[in-house]
Amino acid sequence: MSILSVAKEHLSADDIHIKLRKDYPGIGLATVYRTLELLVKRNLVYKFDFGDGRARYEIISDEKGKNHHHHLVCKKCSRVIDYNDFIDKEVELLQKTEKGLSQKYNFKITDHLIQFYGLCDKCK
Amino acid sequence: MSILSVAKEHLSADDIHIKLRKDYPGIGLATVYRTLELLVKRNLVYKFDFGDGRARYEIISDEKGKNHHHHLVCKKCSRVIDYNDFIDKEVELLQKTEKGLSQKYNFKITDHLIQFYGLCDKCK
DNA sequence: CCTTTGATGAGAACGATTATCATTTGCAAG
DNA sequence: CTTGCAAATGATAATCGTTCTCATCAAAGG
Ligand SMILES: [Mn+2]
Ligand SMILES: [Mn+2]
Ligand SMILES: [Zn+2]
Ligand SMILES: [Zn+2]
Repeated sequence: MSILSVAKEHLSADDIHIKLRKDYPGIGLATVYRTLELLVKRNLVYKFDFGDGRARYEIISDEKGKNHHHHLVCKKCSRVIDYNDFIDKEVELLQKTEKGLSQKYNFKITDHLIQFYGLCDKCK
Repeated sequence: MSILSVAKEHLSADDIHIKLRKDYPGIGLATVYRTLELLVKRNLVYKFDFGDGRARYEIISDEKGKNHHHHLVCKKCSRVIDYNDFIDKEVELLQKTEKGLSQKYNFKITDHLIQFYGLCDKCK
């Protein structure tokens, strides 16, 4: 099922529905939403909001974070670029920050969202 | 106009509409949306998505970033906590990261979004 | 006054997501 | 091989935040 999510990244529920129908012609959109909700709850899929009014889904392909990455979002053309180049330094700071915040606010941090906004090479 | 946005943070368009009607009884929801859109474009107001299906707005009270902060979002009760304790170190890394990303991807970064998700003290 | 132009409010339209409900499917007991 | 029952599914309606449309209003200037 979720195998088909591997195709391309940042797909909307409708994108996924259309792709799925090629292999499972009778599948309904409601089932797609229900399945995605489950996958998100089980931490198998990320659900993102890039500001265009529809949720985007991205598979989590490993359990150890190798696949983990952040996003550059173009404000003009809405293009989304994945990056994980600076994760090394980021991770270090993130861990410190998460630890500090957890203590100060007595908050159990399980996840984070980091996105940079601006203009991509084609738009600036 | 935007003076009234100072009231409390993380208000939805509807929240703002209700508050505004106390002083301007005839104001319409469309005008609220239109005004917010303008304020966001002019970088006077931030527009956030905390995952509850409605946009939240927050005034930017200064121009030099003193007011800038990030968010902790409780996945259970949807409470949002502002923090700026670790902003100093974050900003340092952010600048490095932004510089590196700008060069590598030829991407002009203008803004960023950082949110930590988890469970607040009351929910964990 | 009169005309023009931009702002406004009421309500319709829109679109993504969610809820409902009848039907189908899977599966195990009889 | 039936029967029964619970879970899954698909069609469709409902929901709800946001945007669009358009008639009306207000201000400005002549
Ligand atoms: Mn991605
Ligand atoms: Mn805030
Ligand atoms: Zn672009
Ligand atoms: Zn909470």
